[in-house]
Amino acid sequence: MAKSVCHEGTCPLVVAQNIIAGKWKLPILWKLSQGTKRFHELQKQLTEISQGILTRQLRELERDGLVHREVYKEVPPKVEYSLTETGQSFIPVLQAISIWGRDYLSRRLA
Amino acid sequence: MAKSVCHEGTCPLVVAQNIIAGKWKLPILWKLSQGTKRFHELQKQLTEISQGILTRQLRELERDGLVHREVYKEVPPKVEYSLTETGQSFIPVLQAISIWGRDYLSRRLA
DNA sequence: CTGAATCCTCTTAGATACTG
DNA sequence: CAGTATCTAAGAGGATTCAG
Repeated sequence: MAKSVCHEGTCPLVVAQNIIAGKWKLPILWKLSQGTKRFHELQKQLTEISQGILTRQLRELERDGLVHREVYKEVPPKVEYSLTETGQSFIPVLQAISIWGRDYLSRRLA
Repeated sequence: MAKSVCHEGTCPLVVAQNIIAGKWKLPILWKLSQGTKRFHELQKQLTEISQGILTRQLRELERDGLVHREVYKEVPPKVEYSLTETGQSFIPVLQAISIWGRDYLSRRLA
């Protein structure tokens, strides 16, 4: 691992980055790590995200296997989003990033 | 931390993401975690990056305090890049991302 | 309620040519 | 060697409108 070359398409670093690249991917995963949520619930909590973008980023996370989308055939529609097992496995990384960000902020202010 | 709201400008998750958002940021930090490198050395190892982009992303990492730029006033010019203390503190996160990416790949292939 | 379809804007990457 | 300057193309975010 120490000598992995990052210009390959299979570089783990690049693979991971492509998945979390979207502006709202990390916050979405963070919210879902707190439990299953409906579409509108997510949108409320990510106050500044627009509907279209939320839809797209959720679809991408679903395609990448981190998020599960459960559709209830009702009227009005009800859709619930949750983390898959793969999505759950990302939580420690999420925490590592968050902790580093917090340290970074306090460092910058010092 | 558990109830942090990610729409704030001071959300650690968002702060961290803004820093590592560039396409080549992670690979650059990875290479520099292996030791001090000169500009051309980095460019060789990140085989597909163009000169202009490498310059810009290095400048951004420098501005964000992760990378140190040491200029030797010689002819021809010699410039060395290395991680600052803040940059070093990011290495564990880099490893966490890399390990997750590796697991993700093997999971997808299984 | 959830989300598809458009359209618009802004940022980024990438390529190329030039410079101290 | 290590940039700077400029241009182009692609993509992502965002706002709005329409639909099941």
